[in-house]
Amino acid sequence: MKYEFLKIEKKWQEYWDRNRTFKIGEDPTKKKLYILDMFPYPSGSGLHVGHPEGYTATDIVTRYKRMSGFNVLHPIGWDAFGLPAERYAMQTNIHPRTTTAENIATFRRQIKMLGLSYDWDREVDTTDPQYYRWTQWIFLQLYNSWFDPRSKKARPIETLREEFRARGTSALEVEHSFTASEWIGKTPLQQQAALAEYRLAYIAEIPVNWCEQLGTVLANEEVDEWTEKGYSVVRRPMKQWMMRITAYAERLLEDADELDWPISTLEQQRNWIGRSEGAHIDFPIRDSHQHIRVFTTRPDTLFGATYMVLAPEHPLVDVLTSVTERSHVERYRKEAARKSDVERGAEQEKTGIFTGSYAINPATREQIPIWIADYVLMGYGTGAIMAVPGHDQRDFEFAKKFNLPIRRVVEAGQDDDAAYEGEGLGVNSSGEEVSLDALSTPDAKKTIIAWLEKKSLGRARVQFKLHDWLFSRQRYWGEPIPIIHMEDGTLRQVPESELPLLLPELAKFQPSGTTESPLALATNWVNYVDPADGKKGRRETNTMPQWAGSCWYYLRYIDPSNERQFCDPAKEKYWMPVDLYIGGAEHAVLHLMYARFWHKVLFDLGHVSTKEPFMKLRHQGLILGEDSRKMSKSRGNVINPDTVVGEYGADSMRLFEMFMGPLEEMKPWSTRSVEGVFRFLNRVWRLFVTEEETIDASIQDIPPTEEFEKLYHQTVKKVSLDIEALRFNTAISQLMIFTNEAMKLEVKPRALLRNFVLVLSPFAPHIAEELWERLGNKESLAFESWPSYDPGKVIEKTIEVVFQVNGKVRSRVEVPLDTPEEELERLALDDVGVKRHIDGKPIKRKIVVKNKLVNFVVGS
RNA sequence: GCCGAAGUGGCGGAAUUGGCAGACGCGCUGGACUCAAAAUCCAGUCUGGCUCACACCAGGUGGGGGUUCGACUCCCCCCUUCGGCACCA
Repeated sequence: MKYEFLKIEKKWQEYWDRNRTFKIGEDPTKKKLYILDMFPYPSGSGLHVGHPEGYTATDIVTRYKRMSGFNVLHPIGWDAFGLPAERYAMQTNIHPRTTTAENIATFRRQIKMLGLSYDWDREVDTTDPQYYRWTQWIFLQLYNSWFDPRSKKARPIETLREEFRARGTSALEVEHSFTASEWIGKTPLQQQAALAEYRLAYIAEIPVNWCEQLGTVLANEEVDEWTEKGYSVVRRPMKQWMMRITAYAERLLEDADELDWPISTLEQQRNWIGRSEGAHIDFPIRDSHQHIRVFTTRPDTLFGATYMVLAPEHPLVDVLTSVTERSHVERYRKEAARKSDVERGAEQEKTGIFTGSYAINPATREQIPIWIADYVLMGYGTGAIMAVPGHDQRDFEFAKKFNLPIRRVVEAGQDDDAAYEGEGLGVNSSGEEVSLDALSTPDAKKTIIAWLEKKSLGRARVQFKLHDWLFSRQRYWGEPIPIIHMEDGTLRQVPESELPLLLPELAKFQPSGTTESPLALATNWVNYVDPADGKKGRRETNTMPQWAGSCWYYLRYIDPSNERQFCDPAKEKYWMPVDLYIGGAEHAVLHLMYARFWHKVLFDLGHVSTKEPFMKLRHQGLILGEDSRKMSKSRGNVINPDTVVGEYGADSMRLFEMFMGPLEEMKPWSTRSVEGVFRFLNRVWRLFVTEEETIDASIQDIPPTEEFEKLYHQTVKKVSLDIEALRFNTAISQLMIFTNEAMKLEVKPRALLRNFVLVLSPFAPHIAEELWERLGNKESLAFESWPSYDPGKVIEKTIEVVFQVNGKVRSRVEVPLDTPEEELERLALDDVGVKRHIDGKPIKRKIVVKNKLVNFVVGS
């Protein structure tokens, strides 16, 4: 009988479904493992070959660990909100819900076709109101929390309100301080504005990335993706919901050290957070009581600050611009505003313009001119810098172009054409009150900061590149934000008991025509009247970004149908954290940082028990087309999983994707190689099953030969260790070696071949189940125990030792394991090949390594 | 420009507390089976030299240098590819 993969695979997929084979629950007697895939966005084009790579990897580990006695949580779901369904709706007026359901059905069919052992009773869908009800609930948790810098934790906003009532801002270091009585004197709107400065979710009017074609704003993290696709993004000030992720910058950075994640991913997160240590320094403005605050990482170069530069958007520019310069400055600001950040960055030449005003360098007491230039960004630090052209290349270029003075204040080699940005001893840095001369850079930093702090002119400061997360989108197909804007300007939240706040039905899907989302068109939904007091309001029309649903889905899997809580605490405690998480590297700073942030907030508020969600993370490498180029429709090199499974079967597909090479590496598809693993499975089939559909008569209850038994134990060992280390390619290679040897045997020991089926099963579960059944077993092998290996039987009895002369292999001999060194040496000296190369020359040195080699170093 | 990862046969890749380079698979070559083909099985396959052949010799893991009895593995410099960041003060 031929290996009829289609029949076999269908049979076992139905069996697993019917028997709910992979359904699991909490079991305190077993050790738990949580093995997670990044859930897919169910696009209209269906699964591509990249999906099964990660999914198969986790499935192999899951099946292996399950058989090794672990209680393994391995779920799947759908990240189903997103723009494509909404755009399709605008063209066809077909509700995104319908499109999404169809796409999910396709994905589900395709994933089931691969024989992945998910617990399908835990499937989640971010667009399901019973799911997004809790996304909205978590949003309200964030809205109703603030970050207490003293404990570095999120706390309920009520605690802040109490603190303000009791002692104002006296115990907090804040910009807008007030006393308790001032707080009490504030109007509700003023109080609301004050609290907004602390909430973890808040509304702010800031310059955002607006994309006209998409009709929505984008997060900083998303801009690149869309501009690459040819969309244009402009900065414009808009009122938007923000998430105060910056409050967690330090913890996101620190806790990353404990994660078993790819170095490059951790590095990307570190870069994105962008921590730098330095100081704030206030420069008094001449003829004014105001000052300009700058951030610098090199306060030690303060004596070299010969001018200042403000970002064109800096709020002080208006005040500083002198009458004579006003027209120039205005023109420059307009030009800068027109350019995008990318355009600004692309410019070779520095541009800028003098404001007509001067500041005082607090160290030298000199007057220094204040300029504006677009190489200073409003979005980082204070939007103003002290320019030290002697020790900053950008300032140097600017100073050269505009003939501004350059003063060297750090000792360096002679190079007049560039700034010296390294460290060194201070020079030209003596003032009346403080001197940095002859101090090393770190000492100079300490000294100057101490002086600045004493004089109240500045203080040490840690600055982050990370910005708060722009959280609202002008879209229909997303989670509604459960907030109501009342007519009097106050914000109300939709009570928890009224969640989920459902998306309204629309007669026609179309853009709102304004900067609002299409939700604005649902008049009945938008307009709100409080049933109790009759006050009127308007619902928030923005929706949440796609990242919202994926920020916490791993928690919902734990308790997917709980109607009272997002997740039962006892279950959460049992399953969390995620032990292994596999998904694409493209989420390194988006999903993976947002999810960590939300998780930390939930942790602070006592809703989850771990400070990090994902302990071990790996990325699957990109699968390229057969031509080693990225798969794309336009190149015509796209491989469709349906076709592959149809021609060779799911087991071959799984095996091939794992055999191609290391999981994390980028690698090209090869249909020839799929045939290779397909041949292997055919060989496995023929190893067990005859043409007449019986179990091969050569499989008998006999003891194995010593040689074959050793190979068996080696195989079990290698496959076990390789799965643990996610080295699936070498595990499969060992399975092939075992099969090739077994084929050669005239009689085959049944016990060992039986266990081989178990060892094969995580990789090729369908054929394994079929063989298992044909070997006379009644139950699925999914919960059979994983074969153990005997370390004593893995070891070779004899071993090949090489004899070298001057480091070159001249002979090899087979000797018993652990042959003593003296014996090896004697054998080597007797060896013909060795003798020939020693050729009577004196032996200067002997190196003998047991079980490895003998090396003679001889004179010439 | 800066940060990170990686360069091994015709191809995908194996082998690192420094100790036989090329496991396994693909492809290719030859053979068996067959009327023939497919499928399957067996043998060979890093390069060069020498040889009827076996054997033997030399070279070989992006390039150059170094450490070492011995380097794909460790150190320094350079080149290439991929990923990320990119006026972040």
